Amino acid sequence: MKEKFADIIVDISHEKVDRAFQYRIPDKLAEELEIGMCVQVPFGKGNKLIKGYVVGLSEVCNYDPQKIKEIRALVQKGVGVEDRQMALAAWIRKNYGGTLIQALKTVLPVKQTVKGKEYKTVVLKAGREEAIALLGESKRMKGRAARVRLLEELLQEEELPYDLVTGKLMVSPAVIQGLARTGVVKVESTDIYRNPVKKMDSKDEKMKLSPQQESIVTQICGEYDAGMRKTYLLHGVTGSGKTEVYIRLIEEVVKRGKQAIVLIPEIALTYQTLKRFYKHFGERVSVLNSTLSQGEKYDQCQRAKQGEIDVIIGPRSALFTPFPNLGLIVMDEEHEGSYKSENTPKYHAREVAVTLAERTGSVLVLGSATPSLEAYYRAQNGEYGIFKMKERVAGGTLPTVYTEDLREELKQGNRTIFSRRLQELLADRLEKGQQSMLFINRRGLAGFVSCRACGEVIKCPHCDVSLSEHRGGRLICHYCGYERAMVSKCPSCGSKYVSGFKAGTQQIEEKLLQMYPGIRVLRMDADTTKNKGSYEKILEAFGNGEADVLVGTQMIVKGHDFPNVTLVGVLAADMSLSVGDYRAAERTFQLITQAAGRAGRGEQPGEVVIQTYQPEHYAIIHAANQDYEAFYEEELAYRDLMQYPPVVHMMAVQVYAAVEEEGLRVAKELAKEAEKLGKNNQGFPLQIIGPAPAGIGKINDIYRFVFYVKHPAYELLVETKDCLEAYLHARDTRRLNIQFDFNPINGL
DNA sequence: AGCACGCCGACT
DNA sequence: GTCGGCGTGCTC
Repeated sequence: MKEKFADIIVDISHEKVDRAFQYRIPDKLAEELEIGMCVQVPFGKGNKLIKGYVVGLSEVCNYDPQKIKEIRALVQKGVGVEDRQMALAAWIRKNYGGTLIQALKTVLPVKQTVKGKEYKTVVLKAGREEAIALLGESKRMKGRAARVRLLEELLQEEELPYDLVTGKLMVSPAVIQGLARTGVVKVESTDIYRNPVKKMDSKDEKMKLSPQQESIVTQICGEYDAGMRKTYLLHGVTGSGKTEVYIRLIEEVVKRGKQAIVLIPEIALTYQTLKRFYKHFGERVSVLNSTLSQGEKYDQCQRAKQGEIDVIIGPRSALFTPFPNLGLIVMDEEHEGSYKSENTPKYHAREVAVTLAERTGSVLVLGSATPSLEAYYRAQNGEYGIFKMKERVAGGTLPTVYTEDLREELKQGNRTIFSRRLQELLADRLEKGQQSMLFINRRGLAGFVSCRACGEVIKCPHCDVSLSEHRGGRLICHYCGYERAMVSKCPSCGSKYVSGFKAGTQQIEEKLLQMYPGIRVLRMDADTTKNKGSYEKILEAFGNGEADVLVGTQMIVKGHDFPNVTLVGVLAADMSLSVGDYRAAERTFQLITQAAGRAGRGEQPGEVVIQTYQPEHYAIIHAANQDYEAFYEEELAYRDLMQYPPVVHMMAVQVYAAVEEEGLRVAKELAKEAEKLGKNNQGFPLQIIGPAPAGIGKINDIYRFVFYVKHPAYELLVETKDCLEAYLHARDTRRLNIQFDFNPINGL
């Protein structure tokens, strides 16, 4: 028999070992070893055993036959990579950088196989007459009471759960085994899958779609049946019924023997989404996310593979659910930043979904009330199909919006955080017994501590960020976890007047209680939603009318319908405008629009108060008018002028180094290299910005530098990335770390 | 990444 | 004289 060799990618995330290593396949594995399998191999000087994945098989040895090592064993618990997953991982690696092993790991929804639970039953195998005879015989004999109990029960019901027999019937396993030996009964076992979805009502209520919804479903299905595979953007105002469209589309896809993936931006939205889908798909819908145990995750993948489920709901990672026949991918709230992975490979779920849909012959449906500039731009260019849903299904009117200039308030002597109009309307709602929501835009503002005398801000000694004040007077660094006691004197000038700059939800709550005695306030922020289920609890309490006002950060603006909410206050609407990256206006527009969409979802019309220092800013004006198109036009003009995505593609090259000078030197070198590459490209040169210290110049004593490369052609950026990687490969990068981020969601 | 090999400083 | 610092090279 000819010797065989395997190419293995080892489980070490480092550029220097990011390639295949060839190993000899031992005879005992020759038959079963396949591409994608997880194996254990000796690696390095110490022959340390590590995991690896088989990425290729061959009969020739390309390495010194003296030095080649043998695969030690199959990793029984390891999950194999299927061909299509391997191909997708390669695509991700190519388009986003990082190592192949990192890409493989992101594509694998579970890392471990976990033995399934068994469901055992005791089955009567003998004929009834025989059993009755045996029962009679047992009755006459002493010490056969257990047999009698079991046989009597089995004559009633031929199959009994094993637990019931050993438990309630008190029949010992020895007795069962005795009967099994003579062939009277048999113990049968089937694997059952763990199901994280608790049983709930699944009254298959027939949905009645509006004509608008109906026509969207009809058109997409028509195009699908005609063999067209496209990406569609559903641009629908809050309450226009996008979810019903998703559900109907999935029903159609399932009818055609296919499965569907539903992506949601946050795990916190899982339950409410699941509830709606469960009504239509019952047990055939499941969830997949990081809150599940290893076993639960593994079983959902098995169920998906086995065709036990048709629909999976989850965050971006749910994209990698191994459905055998994927037909549809739905991406709800497509504009959300959480669809971009913050770890290498820094992929964007939207782009991976486009690729995955292409590869599987699926349709991709993006939905949003405030589409990302990217998606809308592609729709405008005809790359995506687009549907606009401008009316609320329930027919409710859009809310009246007031923009309040906080500078004016101060001039008029109002020093509170609530504008006079908001105060007035809050009082009015309290009187009427209607509910209000106050939303504080905290993006870009941490609860930092500064000196009132000299302006010194208390910073983390290891990171280039201000420390945040927490309960109990502790100051904590949100990047490295550094903690210290609250300072009593300014470390710079010695002044006693150091204090926190507060404008958090807690302060708003306090102010409300002060100004409206007896008011019932619920607060929702990172602090109050730490515990599992607390998010739902707060929303439920508010939904039940247990509070007059719900105060919260971004998390209160998503999803939930509260029919009794008729007032929404956006307290610091422009806070996110000052963040200073090119997406600031887009984010601000999205946040305000979403917050405003919470008002007047029931019978009563709603009102929205937007408090801002920049009432003249286009993001604020268009959000107040609920005019997406106008915002899009203006924002796109800005992106076009400044050459930002989606008009061009942008790649951030991040250089991390322990020695500041070295980091800067390498960043400069790389930028120069990229510039050279750009010149060779005669058509449209690459545009390079930087390098400069990153937004946060130091984290954990590691200095960070960044430069940006822009070009309309994505492939050119990928090429540049490859060249820079090759450039570095030839050098000593030990004390350095380089990362690439394509179309970063916060940058510049 | 993780480990061994190798060449220069202050220590029993 | 040696112990051990971490710079350098390599991993099938």
